[in-house]
Amino acid sequence: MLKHVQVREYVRALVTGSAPGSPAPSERELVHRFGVARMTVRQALDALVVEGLLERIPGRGTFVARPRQSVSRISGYTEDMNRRGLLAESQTLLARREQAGPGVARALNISEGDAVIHWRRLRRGDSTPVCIEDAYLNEILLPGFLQSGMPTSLYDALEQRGLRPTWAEDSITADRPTAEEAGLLELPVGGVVLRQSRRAMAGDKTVEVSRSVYRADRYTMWVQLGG
Amino acid sequence: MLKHVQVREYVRALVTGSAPGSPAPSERELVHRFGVARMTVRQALDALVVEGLLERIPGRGTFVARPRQSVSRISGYTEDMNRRGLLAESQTLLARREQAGPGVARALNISEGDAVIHWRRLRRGDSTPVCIEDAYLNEILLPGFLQSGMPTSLYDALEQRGLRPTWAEDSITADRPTAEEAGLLELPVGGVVLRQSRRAMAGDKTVEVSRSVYRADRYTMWVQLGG
DNA sequence: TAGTGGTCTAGACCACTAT
DNA sequence: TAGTGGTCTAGACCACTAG
Repeated sequence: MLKHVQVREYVRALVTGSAPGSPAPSERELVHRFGVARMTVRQALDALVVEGLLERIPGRGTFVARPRQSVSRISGYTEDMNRRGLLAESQTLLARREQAGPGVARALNISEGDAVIHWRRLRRGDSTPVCIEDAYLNEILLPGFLQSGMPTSLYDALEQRGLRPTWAEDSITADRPTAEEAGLLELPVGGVVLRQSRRAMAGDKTVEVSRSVYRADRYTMWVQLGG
Repeated sequence: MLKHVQVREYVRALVTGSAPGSPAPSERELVHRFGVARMTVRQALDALVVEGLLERIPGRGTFVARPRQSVSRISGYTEDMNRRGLLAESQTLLARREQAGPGVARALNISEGDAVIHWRRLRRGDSTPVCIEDAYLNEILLPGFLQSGMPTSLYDALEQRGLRPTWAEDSITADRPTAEEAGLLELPVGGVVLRQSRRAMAGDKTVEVSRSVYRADRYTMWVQLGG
């Protein structure tokens, strides 16, 4: 294993979970611990600084950075609702193995007919219906997912498998609901909805494709662009 | 001046404008040209790689990266439409100096009553109405803007003044149009719209606050999240 | 004054690419 | 084979911070 990787992962393990502002080992301390040159230690720490895990303060030391609430974290419904101070609840309407149709196959970058997990949920915020979400997951990447008991937060479950999305593209439009959607969302007559399609990737693997329909009177999407 | 900064800026000047894939000077060539150590050159190039300006290919060399069509570029309507292959046209409905109301003042981070430029446009794509946009600009940052003749692209005009937005937050929701909006957008009865509110910053200066209303049947918003 | 990160040197060997 | 970037060494001096 490369030395700078060893040092980097040692430090990462040491500081993950530490409170922001906690000191990381000093460069010279790591030099002695690993018996490497200081440039090697700096290479390791540089990577963690670029990641946003650490920050350096000249003359003081290296510290755990406060997580920059940045674009780089892709949120799912649960996290989104919690950030709004609402309780996220979900009711599974459907969760089964299916064969990918042409659209889902193309979006997931797999072949038509390959196995996908189709998960349809009615999602509530503080007990009132907010959203219907149809998620399609690449089953190859998630063996045993359906059998393992469905989690509340898909993104938490993906994170535990090392597949938390780091990149996503959404397309968003306004529409009127279908009769079924209006029923599930308990929409008043004349209500409108926000439709969101998402393709989410973890590294170079497409893990999720989803279509969500939100009650527009209960949900405003918030998007941050740029650094 | 720090040596690695000298090298970095030399290389930046050399490659900006070069086609993606063009070779940058090799590390050893820069070592000779500047009479510095290779680690110093690597420090300079590392910064440009992190910026996304260069990419390294082991065994081959360092090259101008293809600009990662990234989140970091904030687009306005004109650029957005052009990317869709549509001709962006605008009709100014209103362009005048106003006193900031409480909401606009807070969003622009100025005081109530301060001068703002209010610019209202009907925006077309391939000659059909797509959007009504109300933009409010901080007049302090844009002296003489109203007198200089209104441009087609606000973001181009801001760029020429060194104020192109690098960060923005949008909130997006679905709604039914008002009677005035339906008229301007030539919306059929029962049509729905997408409402977008934007706050855009260039560095630490808030330059634009806008509200846009899009015909949902002619416009789907596309958003890219994460790296 | 002791410790920290920031910068810098002058080499070295490696795996890989292109000719 | 010559050139490239990737990794690594064993030092050095600086400005800054803290006790």
